[in-house]
Parts: sequence; structure tokens; C-alpha cells
Amino acid sequence: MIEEALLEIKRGTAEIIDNERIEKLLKAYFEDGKTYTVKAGFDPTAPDLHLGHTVLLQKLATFQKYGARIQFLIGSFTATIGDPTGKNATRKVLTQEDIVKNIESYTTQAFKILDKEKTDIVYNHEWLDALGSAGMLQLASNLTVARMLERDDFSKRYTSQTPIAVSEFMYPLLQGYDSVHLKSDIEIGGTDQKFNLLMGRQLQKSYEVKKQQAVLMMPILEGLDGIQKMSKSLGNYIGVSDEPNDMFGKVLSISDALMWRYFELLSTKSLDEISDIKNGVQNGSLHPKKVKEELALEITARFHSLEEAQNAKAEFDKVHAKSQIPTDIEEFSCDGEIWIAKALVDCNIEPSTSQARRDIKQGGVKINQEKVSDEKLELTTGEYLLQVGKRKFAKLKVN
RNA sequence: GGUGAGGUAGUCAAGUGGCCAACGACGGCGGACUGUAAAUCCGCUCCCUACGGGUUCAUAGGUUCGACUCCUAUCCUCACCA
Repeated sequence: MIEEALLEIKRGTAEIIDNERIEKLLKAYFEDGKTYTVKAGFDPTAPDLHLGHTVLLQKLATFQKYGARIQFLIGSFTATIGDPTGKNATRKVLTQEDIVKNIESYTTQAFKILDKEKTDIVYNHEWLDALGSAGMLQLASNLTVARMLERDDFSKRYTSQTPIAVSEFMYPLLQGYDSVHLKSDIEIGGTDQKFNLLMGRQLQKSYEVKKQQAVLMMPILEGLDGIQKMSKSLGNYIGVSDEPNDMFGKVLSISDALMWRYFELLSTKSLDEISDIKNGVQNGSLHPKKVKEELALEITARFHSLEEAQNAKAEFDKVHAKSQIPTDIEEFSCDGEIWIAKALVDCNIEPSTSQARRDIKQGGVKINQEKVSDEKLELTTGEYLLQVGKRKFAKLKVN
């Protein structure tokens, strides 16, 4: 039983530090029903969760299955200070209201995966506000600059001459201090968080918390491009609240190689099942497209319903496999004659008339399924189906 | 605070008085081929009802017939020194 739990917990992890501790915690749970705490931090700067986050959430859900209470830590303190990556110095500092709003949408999304009953939402401003400048300095004295520069992210930026704000040095410390305050037994995070996660262990030791937290790291999920990590700002993400059609389509657009990563990190199929599927594809008995469709179906159904997922699949087949027109197309209307390029911009399927002209010239624009070749075309009264490329559609009614 | 280097399109990066709306690479978009995959090939890539016009090379001024290129001030980044 413990073996099984361990196996499931280890699935897909990139690295585990202090495996023994985890085994002991599980043993205590199975033998004496003792619960333990697993901490995970979330940054409430953006209100939307994507599949990259759910890798972590799914792992937390697994822990909940085996006796854990989740400390769902909201970085409310850090969010009011500014952007921790320093990449974008101009990013707005969030107001309390923004944060509250973000957190609300955040948690409702998270509870699609997590068990609410076994989750404690905690806010780090509650104890970090109280720390004060003296406490902050004392905290900072736990670490040297040289040690701080060991962090991959910092050393890279330092050598590449990208600015690092002094305040950024505080983030790992603050995150570590959260673990001190919460006396977390385990903390999980992405591999990019390794330094910060370890800081928790070090600080727990310095502040004499009885036991250091075990650390479990999940790999970073690649985005749709298969290269960079999934993130909203890169636009290569699948959002938890994406429409079923989008979600299904996005999953299907990933490359075959990437598909296996998604299987491992996102699917609930067992590892054995997955390797069976993989073999099937390799020896040609399974078509990769079919396999990918199944994955897309599973993921879409998790966040919507099986029915909606199946509808999405049907819609997808209709539009792409048979290149028919989608069911729901946004409708626009205008008065009087309108120039085709302008119409495309007004319908939000082209960013500028210049771009529209280029696409027309290249044969990428269709009206009612017919290629448009005249870039000076004026649309007279009537209803039109406009299309740019393969996937952008709009209906326009000219009065 | 001092000295030096630097800030060019989504990103990286050429360009050092007219040939510059600005080489190239990546990304992105359109097309072909496909499984809306990958790979490959072709084209496009500031805006504007456009063989023309407008606005760009950190910001604000100046010199010049003419500036991304020269001058001045300001802001920002990096390195070394303090």
C-alpha cells in the first residue's frame, strides 16, 4: 500500500530531496492515520491557471489522497512588492483588490483538481508583514551574496549583464521563511524553484524548526511550441478555463514528441498504459493522431465534461479534417459599402489593413469559401463569411 | 560620486551624414505538403484605400539642403573605481 502510494507520488517528478522523510510521513499515515502538510506557493499576479500549473496541482491532489493537508500558499506579500523575475520592471504592482479578485478566480480553478476539504489557503502577508525590517535583516543575514549568486537564474543574469534588483535576493529568503512559519513537512514546486525550495530547508534549520521539509520538484511543462515553458506571457499555453474547442485544438496542435511529456505529466493513465500506447505507436498499430486525440479528449473532459469534450472533437473534425466551417462564428455588421481590408480589420481577424492586403495578395483570404484576389474589393449589401488563413473566421453583414 | 561602454522593429543584432522603412537571424503570419503535428520548400513581416503618403532607430533640443549616424541636455543599463 505504501509502495503504491510512493510510486504514484514519484511519478513524473524531476527530483526528490529527502525521500526518507516522505516515506516516514506516509508510513505514519498508513499506520497511525497521522496527517502531514504539503506546501505549494502560488503567485496571484495573473488570474488564469494553465496546464503548467495543473502539473503541480495534480501532484498535490495525489498527496491529498494519501493523508496530506495542502498549504495552498498565496504570495500575497510578494505580489504587493512587485515582479519577482525582474524581467519586466514596469509591471504594475497589484492592489489589494486586484489580488483578492485574482485569488478568487485562482482558487475556484484550482479546486477543479484539489479537494477543498483538505486544503488550507494561507496568505504570506499575514506573517511577513509582521516580520518588520529588523526581522527582515536578520533573515537576510542567513545567506551570503556569493551563495545567492549560485542560483542558476541569478548567475545567468549576472554573467549576461542583465540587471538584478537587490530586492530580488529577498524572494528566496521570504519563500523559505514561509516554510519556517508554516512548519511544512513537504514543499513542492517546479525545478526552476529548486534554490528557493532548498532555502526553506536551510531556514527551517536556522530557525530550529524540528524537521526540515522534504522537497519534491516537478518538471516544467513545455508550452505548445515544445521549447519554452508554458506561460501566459509567451502565449503558448492551454488555460484551465479555455473553451472546450480551444482546449481540444490546442492539445492536438502539439508535436508528437511533446505529446509524451503531456501524457506523463497530465494524463491520469498509469505509466504502464502509457508505455503500451507508446509501443503501439512505434510498431505502427496505433496512429499518433488517434492517440493524441485521446489525450486531448481526456484533458478537455477534465476541465469541462466528457460530453463537451466529445462535441469539441466532433467540431474539430468538421472544421479541420473535412475543412468545413465552424459552428460558432462571431458576427459583425456595418452600414454601407466597406472595403475588404477594412472589413477584415473591423472583424478582428486582421491586425491592420496593411497585413490584410498582404494576406489577400498571398491568397490567404476567402469570402464565402472563394479566394479573394482583388485587394480593392468593396463589399456591397449582403452577408459574407470572411476567412483568413485556416482558422480565423468572421461573419459580416453589410447593410 | 568618477571613468569607460552601450540603448536600433516582437527578440537578438548590422548600419557610424544621403544608396535606410533600415542587412541578417529567430519568432510570427500566409501558401504548398500533411495528421491544423514535426520536418521541408516558397512568400510576407511599421502604419495608411497605397506605383503615392505618413511616422520610426531611448527622450528632448540643436547643427545641416539632408541625421539612426555629428553636437548638447536628460533618462535607463552594464563594467571598473570610490
